[in-house]
Amino acid sequence: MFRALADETRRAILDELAARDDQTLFELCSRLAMHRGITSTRQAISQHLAVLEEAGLVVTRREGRCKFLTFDRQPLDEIQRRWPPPKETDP
Amino acid sequence: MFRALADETRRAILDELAARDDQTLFELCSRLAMHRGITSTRQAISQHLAVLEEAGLVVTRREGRCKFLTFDRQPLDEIQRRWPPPKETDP
DNA sequence: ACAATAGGCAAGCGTCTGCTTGCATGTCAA
DNA sequence: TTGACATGCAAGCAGACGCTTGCCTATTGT
Repeated sequence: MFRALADETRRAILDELAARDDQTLFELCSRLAMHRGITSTRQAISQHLAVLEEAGLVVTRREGRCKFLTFDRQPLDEIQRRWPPPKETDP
Repeated sequence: MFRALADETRRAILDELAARDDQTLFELCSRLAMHRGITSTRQAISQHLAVLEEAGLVVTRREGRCKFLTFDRQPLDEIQRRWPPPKETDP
């Protein structure tokens, strides 16, 4: 999951899905091109989505020939759980 | 910074510094070996620390020939700021 | 001064990653 | 059915990454 966040394009994908959930791959590709000038191929985006999905950050819903993508923030909680703010030991 | 978190050894370094701040490089190396079985060279750890320091996750304090390391959690806040929990739009 | 200690610099190497290209699969509309 | 559309699979390649090795600098103790 940390590895999934390590790539700027993947973070941009999450940004885009955070702004508008339930996009298809084509929608996402064109929005990435419009808003962020990401000119990668559809396959490249698809591979990024596979990484994000494996990390649990993106959830997919199949509907006919379309695949709808949703951003799931839950895996991010691990970060706060792993390195919580330091305990104040001065009362 | 996201890239800095992408490596398991670097995350282990943060864990170790979270448990005990103000370690030197040698201290850190032996603790990593003890607690986590990380057998990498001192140079390898040093390179990891350079990445973590550039990401702002580790702050160093020079004192004589020793370099003391401290974990700074502040950069992690960007994650919550970038992808905050979705607004509840149903009152 | 001299040796030991704590750390730094840089080159080299195997592996992983992100991307492209080309083709295959499955679905909808006429 | 046939063609257009949305997506999947896989090989290949250039560059990045993590690690080791070898040598260098600076500080401390005797």
